[in-house]
Amino acid sequence: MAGANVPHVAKSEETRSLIVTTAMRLFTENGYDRTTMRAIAAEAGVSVGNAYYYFSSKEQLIQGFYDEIARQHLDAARARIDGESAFAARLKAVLLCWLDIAEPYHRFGTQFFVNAADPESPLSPFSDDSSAAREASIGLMREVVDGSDVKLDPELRAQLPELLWLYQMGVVLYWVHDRSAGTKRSRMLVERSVPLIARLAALSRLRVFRPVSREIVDLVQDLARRD
Amino acid sequence: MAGANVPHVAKSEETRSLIVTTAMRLFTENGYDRTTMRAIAAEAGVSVGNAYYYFSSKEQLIQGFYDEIARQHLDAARARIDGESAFAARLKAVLLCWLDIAEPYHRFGTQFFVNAADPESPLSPFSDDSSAAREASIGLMREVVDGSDVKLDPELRAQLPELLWLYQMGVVLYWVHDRSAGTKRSRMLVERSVPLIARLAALSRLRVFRPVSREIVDLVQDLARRD
DNA sequence: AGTACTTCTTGAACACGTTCAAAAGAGGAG
DNA sequence: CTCCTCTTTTGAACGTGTTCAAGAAGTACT
Repeated sequence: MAGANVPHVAKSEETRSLIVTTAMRLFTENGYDRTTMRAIAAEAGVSVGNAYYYFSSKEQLIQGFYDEIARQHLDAARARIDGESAFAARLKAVLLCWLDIAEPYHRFGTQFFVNAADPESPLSPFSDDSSAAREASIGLMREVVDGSDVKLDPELRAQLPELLWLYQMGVVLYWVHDRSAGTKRSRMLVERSVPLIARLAALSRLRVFRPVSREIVDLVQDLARRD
Repeated sequence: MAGANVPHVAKSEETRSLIVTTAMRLFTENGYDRTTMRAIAAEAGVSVGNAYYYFSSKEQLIQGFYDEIARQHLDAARARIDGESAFAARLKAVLLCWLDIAEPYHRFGTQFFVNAADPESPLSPFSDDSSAAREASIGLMREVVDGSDVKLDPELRAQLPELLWLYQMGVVLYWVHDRSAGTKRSRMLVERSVPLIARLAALSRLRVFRPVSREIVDLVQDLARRD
């Protein structure tokens, strides 16, 4: 049995967490590229080989960032949409909330998100490794839809959360390229595109637009198939 | 004055072109990551330092690929849309044409296009360095619109080529992630999304949609501003 | 021809991400 | 304690993209 004063976390977990914490600190201080594995190891007081025992690559250390941002966003966004019933307002709140939380990381964050563009990378939002985080984000969008009083074509309603997640990825893509002060351009994108999205979504109920709406839903569904 | 038998191309240009040709050959043979600068230099019969005299980085050697694909696409696409007057058909032809031409490079091409996702990279389609190629592509889209008999809101017509280019970038993004045999999924995306785009564009003439259409055009215009 | 100046070329050296054989530690069985 | 096994840790070594001081080759002018 475990000794009296020994904490539950194994020594192994301590080392692992020490490394990832140190890495995240150095990343925010100096940027991803300018932070070397040797520096991380030295600062954490371990050998470089030891870092590789826990993390298969430098890139994998970034995952900590993603998880942290995603966690914060989920919590903060839920708090912000609580009590709001308008679809557009809910969607806007969720997206602006993401911009707020990601703001401190924008300077260096772009370097991370570049890796995410690689389809082979486990960090890609479309990869199997990211499926948990992806599902969580889509789930949040489902809350945005279901918690609102918006009237929708039922077929679109089922697919809309995934579509909104894709839309969010588009916003992130723009944000990565955004060089405006305080990323205010990304904010403008959200402020002005959300009403458009909401208006288009509402149109789905009109009989004239059913075919178009259905075709879009079907297309995205077919495109998303993994085989 | 120049010597009698001396060709017009300076020795310098010969070396430069020798290096880029060798690089492109090795890239297609073995892939980008597995081709080292040392191998390129050795195969071209120059020193590794010499390669860096002409190209500031390994990444910059990729530019040759882009230029080559863009050039081929421009020629082939113009030939394909000649005589066709339907907007949707013209747009579809241009995009499918790109997929055809890019097909041989898909296997390794993804590695290139990942670098393009970096906003800092001169290879980014949005960068100043790429503005010439970008303008050419947008110009092609302008031919697609102007050479067709589509009826459009004049304000949309002015902006449509740029919007279509963005749409094309989206197709490329999907293509990069496309793992289906013969990238037939990307073809499906084009086949089915082009009619939707055409239908939406045509709607811009209806009075009811003017506000929405105008708002979209204005938004994209504002988002594209560089400052 | 000689001299000054620019362009081109070289290869050793550097810093980095990553690997790996080997050592050290931890924990139990006899 | 001794032996064995599994986990953890080490740091030298490898291959890579990139740099740079030095020299070679070319050019222009006197």
